[in-house]
Amino acid sequence: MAKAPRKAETSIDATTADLVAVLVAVTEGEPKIMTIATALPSGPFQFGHRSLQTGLRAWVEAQTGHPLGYVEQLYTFADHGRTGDARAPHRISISYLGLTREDQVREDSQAHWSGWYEYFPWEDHRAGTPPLIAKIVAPKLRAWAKSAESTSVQKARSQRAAITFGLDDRAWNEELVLQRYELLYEASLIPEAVRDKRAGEAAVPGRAMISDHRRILATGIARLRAKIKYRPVVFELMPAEFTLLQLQRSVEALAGRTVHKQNFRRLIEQQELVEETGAMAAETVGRPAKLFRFRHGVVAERAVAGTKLPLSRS
Amino acid sequence: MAKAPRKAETSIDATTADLVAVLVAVTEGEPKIMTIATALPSGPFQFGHRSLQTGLRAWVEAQTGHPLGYVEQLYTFADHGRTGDARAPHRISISYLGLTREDQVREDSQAHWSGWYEYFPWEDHRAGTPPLIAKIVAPKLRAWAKSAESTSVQKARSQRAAITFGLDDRAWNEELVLQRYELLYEASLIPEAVRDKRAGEAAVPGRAMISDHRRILATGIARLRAKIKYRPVVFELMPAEFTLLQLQRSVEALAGRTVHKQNFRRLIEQQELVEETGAMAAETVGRPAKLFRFRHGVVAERAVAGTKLPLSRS
DNA sequence: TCCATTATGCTCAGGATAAGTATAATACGA
DNA sequence: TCGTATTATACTTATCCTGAGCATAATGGA
Repeated sequence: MAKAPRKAETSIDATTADLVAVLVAVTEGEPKIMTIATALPSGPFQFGHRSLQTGLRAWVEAQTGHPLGYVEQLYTFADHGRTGDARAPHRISISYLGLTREDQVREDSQAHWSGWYEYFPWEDHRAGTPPLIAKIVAPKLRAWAKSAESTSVQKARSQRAAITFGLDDRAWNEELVLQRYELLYEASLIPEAVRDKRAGEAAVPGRAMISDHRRILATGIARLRAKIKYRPVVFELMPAEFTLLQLQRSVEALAGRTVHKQNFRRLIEQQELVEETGAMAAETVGRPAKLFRFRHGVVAERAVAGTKLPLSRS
Repeated sequence: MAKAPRKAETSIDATTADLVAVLVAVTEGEPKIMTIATALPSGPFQFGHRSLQTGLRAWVEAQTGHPLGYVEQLYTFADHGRTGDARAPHRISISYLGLTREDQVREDSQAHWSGWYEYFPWEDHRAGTPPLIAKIVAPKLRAWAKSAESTSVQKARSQRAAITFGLDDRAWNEELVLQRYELLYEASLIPEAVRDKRAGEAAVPGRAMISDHRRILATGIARLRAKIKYRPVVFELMPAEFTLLQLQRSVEALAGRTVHKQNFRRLIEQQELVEETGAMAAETVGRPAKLFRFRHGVVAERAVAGTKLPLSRS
């Protein structure tokens, strides 16, 4: 490695690295995340940990009693501006996305599953655009845009608001979860922004979290919403056997919007990701559905080929 | 944050975090990366740095004299197994992808641009599949697959080799850069694997790098190859004015494969990402081409909508 | 003048996609 | 027992996207 001028006089450049998990499950058509009070499962990366992932697994299992299955890295954040002191050692958060099922949870821990739309009420468009966007978010963002001094900044702000929240007849893009959160933060419309010593009134509903955990959660949701469209990751969240409608409901729960039923089936079937078990679903209203299971053998191929998701236009 | 059992007795869980940059440019149809001897530009994250990105920018500018433009985070690695001692403090590498142009480089630094295919000769398929895949890579991987004890592992290995390298009449997937590197590492066919105390002979050509920098480079190439298909990032690598063929050659250089010319133009034009400057290219063979410039105004919209790339089947 | 070379316009077939129509199978209440 | 609500599943249709190829235009040089 090449030498370079040192930026600080300090000789030890030690930082503390936290491992943070966004642990997701879908139960009865509702997406859930694992929380401990107002925090995500997390803990420091320690000497004893052989790797980042094993460290994360150790912490999550200790705190929630839940063994981690599928895991992928999300993003690494440094806390900027939280502590005003530039001399204080840095704290880094390395975040991960984990996918499981809600069962097999140890009940004696402080860990709980909670619906992720409690933290992001504006993200659930399954029953149409939620009213709070037109009633609260849009007007507040318009006011924020107007409050800029120069006309060009005003324009840029309102364009940004319109794009991220699908205002002015623009299409809603469900993947922009993080952009929407950051916009609300910058506009000081959520508790985290007020807490971090910005002016404002936290006008937009939705549960806040400790430090930057809600930002990390937004990152995880955005990643998952993007990924279900080209990788068969939904199956990590499904039980061993399921009907096609249950699969569809899970996808819709994650994407926060509805899907064309017939086309969804066609897509799933032509991908050859599932096979019939031969059994039928019991205890249903209406005509009983065939049960399917995931074809694990195809994953190796499909992990490469890609999977898509047909979102409705309306 | 919830309490949890400590995994180690040590009370200080300090780690050292390195910032590593994969800095990319494309000059005359060749993709280049910034190197300092056999390393990527890098340096420790220090107290004085306000954020990870500013720290990275400081290091890269100090080491290369090159100001960083577009930057995005890639991945965070921890060195596992390099030092066998589990007690030694961890070293974390937070890697970034940066895009620029080769000009405006300070020439007195030790930093140099080098072609990225020198590090990954098997990744350049612009003139068809490179011969070294059939001559060296494929046979060595087959031998590695056969060397497994159980039949099931043998099958899994050869299937993995076939998928990642497009063997047995499978299609080449240019995005699997990291998977290919990791496969060669596991099969002990490259110098890094031999160095890290595995058996083997490093039979596959290609320049190695310090520590895990070549793995980081593979991560960066893979990310860039995926991203040019749905975000207009190519323009960060182009001069202010360019012909459509120059743009195409840059895309091909990055993707490592050719593109259908007419369809490429159709796609670019219908996306409305560029506009004519009115001038024509000078000093050409054949019919002179129109010069185009990137429409910066569209980025805000397009950053959302997505861009695609028409790869040829052949 | 002919040819090599690059630019650019246009067509066409096949496949994917969104959306709608129609029919089948079940439970339940009047 | 007969509708009716509800869900499952099979087809149809129109449109758009994509890969691929053909044709023509403009330039310089032999």
